[in-house]
Amino acid sequence: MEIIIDIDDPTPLFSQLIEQIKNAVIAGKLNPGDALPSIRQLANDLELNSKTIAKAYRLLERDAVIQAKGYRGTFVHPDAQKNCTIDLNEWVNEQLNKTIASFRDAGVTDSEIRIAFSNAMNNQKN
Amino acid sequence: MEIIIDIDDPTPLFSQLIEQIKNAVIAGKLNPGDALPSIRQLANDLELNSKTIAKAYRLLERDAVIQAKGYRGTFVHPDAQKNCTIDLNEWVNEQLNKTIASFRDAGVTDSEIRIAFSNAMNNQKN
DNA sequence: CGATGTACCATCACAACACATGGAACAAGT
DNA sequence: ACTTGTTCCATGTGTTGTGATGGTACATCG
Repeated sequence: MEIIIDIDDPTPLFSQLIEQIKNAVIAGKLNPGDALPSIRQLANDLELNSKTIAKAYRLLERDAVIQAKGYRGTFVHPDAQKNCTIDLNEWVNEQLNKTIASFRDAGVTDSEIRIAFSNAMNNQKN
Repeated sequence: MEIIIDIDDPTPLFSQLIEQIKNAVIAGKLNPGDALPSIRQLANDLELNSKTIAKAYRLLERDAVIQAKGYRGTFVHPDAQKNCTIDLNEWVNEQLNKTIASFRDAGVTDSEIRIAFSNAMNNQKN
């Protein structure tokens, strides 16, 4: 399990991390139950800030690819392989594309769409 | 028909214009067929840039509140009063609220929603 | 020629946000 | 004591989009 982070890649670092871990799971290099390096450990190895690693781990756990078990460390989720192929963002993209297309058909300006979106995001806080 | 623009008001100038014209229509101070000041004329009176006025007029015409008749000038739309009460943005807000709420329920991060939204807006260009 | 709305070129300040960084602290279990 | 993940404080940089400005030009009609 080697992870390579390319600083020159415009892809956000935490995204690169997520990608590589998912790929390792799909390729069978990481199997359910396998222990992952601790956040601080990995941050040290990759010379990244621990917050960046933590962000990647948080998202991976949300997608049920890994499991954080507190003081015991972080492990590959039992259903990791299956959940790796589920792309939550892809679904979000589809939904948004449909919604935005309907707005444009109605003649709504991009500016107006953006403002309404911003309002929706802020008003739903909570 | 007097229009007052408040520079200190955080509300965008073109929005203030739209609001006041719509209100004038609703209040019956502007009736269908009435002529509106020309873009350059109004820009001069309010000491605003003509583009700012043009933007307001463009949106008002899209909502069928006014009608631009080229060299003849701009007039209040026959169905202005009815179309003033139709708030396109309200419908947009409802749609977005529902969509965003479903994303949040699925555990999607605000950041991810914003990025997906940004992508959807840019990728659908044409 | 003058006026209309409209289209294109451009610039600037301002705000919101993403990404990444750093430090400090916490509860939980070994 | 030590390490685990997590959460709070914070800063800085870069990008993106808005609002508003200015200039120039066009076709159309009087």
